[in-house]
Amino acid sequence: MAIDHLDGRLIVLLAREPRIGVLEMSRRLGVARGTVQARLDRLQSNGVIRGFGPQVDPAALGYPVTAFATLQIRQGQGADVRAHLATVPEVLELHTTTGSGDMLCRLVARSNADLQRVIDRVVGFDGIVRAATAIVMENPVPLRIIPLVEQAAEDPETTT
Amino acid sequence: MAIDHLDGRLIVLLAREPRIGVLEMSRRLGVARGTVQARLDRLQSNGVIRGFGPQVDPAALGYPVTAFATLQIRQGQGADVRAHLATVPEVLELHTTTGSGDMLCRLVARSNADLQRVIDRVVGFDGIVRAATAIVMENPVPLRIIPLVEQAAEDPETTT
DNA sequence: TACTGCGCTGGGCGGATTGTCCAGTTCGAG
DNA sequence: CTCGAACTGGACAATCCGCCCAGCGCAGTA
Repeated sequence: MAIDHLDGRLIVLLAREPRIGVLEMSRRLGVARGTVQARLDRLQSNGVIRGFGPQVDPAALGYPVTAFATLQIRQGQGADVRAHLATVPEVLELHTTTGSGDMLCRLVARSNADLQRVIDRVVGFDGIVRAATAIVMENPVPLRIIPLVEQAAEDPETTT
Repeated sequence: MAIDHLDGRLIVLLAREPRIGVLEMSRRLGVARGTVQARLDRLQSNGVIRGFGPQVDPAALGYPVTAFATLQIRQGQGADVRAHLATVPEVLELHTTTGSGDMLCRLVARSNADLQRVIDRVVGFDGIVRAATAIVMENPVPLRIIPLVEQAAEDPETTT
């Protein structure tokens, strides 16, 4: 699953101009179209590229408030809590973690006031002992992957 | 920026089968192709759909370890810290937050041992007073948006 | 050294889709 | 009632896609 330099350039190019098409990519990268197609297929079957789903902005949907909640779970209730949180649309992602909490989840809400409703719904479940919420004020580095791809493309480090 | 039911179905459809194409979408949704194109254009210029960039899996790139770090920043050093963290490829996102810490960032690493290197690089900067790291063990709810889109499409709540 | 597998090149093919028009119709707002 | 916005159904040329092929260079191996 190592990524070579061409793979890296390909992913970066795709990230910058998603609508670009295989043919144009082959022109920009200076390789044959078949090569680009083969690389793309490989990257996708590798799982390096999971897909090209639309990136939806919650803020534009009317949910401009983002928060992270650290949850403490009652012993043995983990599975139930997971199932519960999966039913809440405002829970955008959920992780189980080491450290001070047991779970960390990303929430969105229509407003700070609405966040209260969301949190009530999240913690309104037996298995959750305590929740600590941090509201996001600014997002200096939005979710990104390009720098990592570039680094992975440089290093010959065999991986996985 | 309100989303109606057709918009919602369109986004959900796109999310499930990104390679589907406008024409096939119009067939599935039972509307004219022009309508789908117009809706898509509107959603994109609205900012609801930010784009269709490739979704890259850090694990497949050789970075299977994810962690969240809560950082405490020395007063007035915020901007410097932001700039510093932006230069670290393993920092996938960064937020400034309310609550116990000042910033929250998502990190990836090649291994638990490698995570030490990443954290050292992250906190090896004057402005950072303290860092608390939580390693992700499981990810029961991967980053998702569909449930929220469906809810936004149902509710007539005017937004933004 | 010769062999073999692999990836890339450059080309070609038909089918399908895209972007872009258009006129006609419906529907809600003023 | 009239207007504008949105949707429909259709059309067009241009482009691209998925797929196929033969040939070539390079690596590792026998």
